[in-house]
Amino acid sequence: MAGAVAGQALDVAPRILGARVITNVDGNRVEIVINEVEAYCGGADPASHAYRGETARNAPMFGPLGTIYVYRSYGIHWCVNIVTGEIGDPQAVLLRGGHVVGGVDTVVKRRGRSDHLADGPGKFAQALAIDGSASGTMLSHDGIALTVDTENPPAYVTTPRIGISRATDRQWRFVSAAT
DNA sequence: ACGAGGATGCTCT
DNA sequence: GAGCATCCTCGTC
Repeated sequence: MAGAVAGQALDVAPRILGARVITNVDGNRVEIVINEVEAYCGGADPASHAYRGETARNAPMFGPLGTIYVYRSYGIHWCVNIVTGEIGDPQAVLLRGGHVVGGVDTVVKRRGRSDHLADGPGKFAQALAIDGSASGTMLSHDGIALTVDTENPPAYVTTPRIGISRATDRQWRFVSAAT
């Protein structure tokens, strides 16, 4: 699974579109098809958490391919990244949003509402019940699973990344073209 | 549909 | 002590 998405974040990000993320918490399975991601390109990217080098928070980004990096956003939300580079090269793809295709009832309960279930990074993490305890762990079959469909690469559009204040000119956000 | 404003906590300067 | 890789609510149009 993870081997199919090795490389620079910029190359990997569009290939994660259409992939499925599956978690199973307390017997409640949730499955989401990813339709929005952003690439963060380590030392070459002023907007990356890893731009200024390794710290306690961003250490997972320097880990191997398939490492999960979760950080707290604005004191409230959790945001999920997948590390895509080699050890020491902090390439990562932020999972920003998706469409819930399994465990809708569970997600509605977790989110406390029945619309906008996973159309944003904080909502996405909450829908899958991913929090800081997952940061530094690996993608795995019985934990947080990522399944990439290499047969059907989706059409997508690119835009500047959302919510950042540096490197705003780079079109490093990837959104699936169709729903 | 869209925009302003507040909540909230952790990291790094 | 500033600055966030955000979300929700409530106000307008």
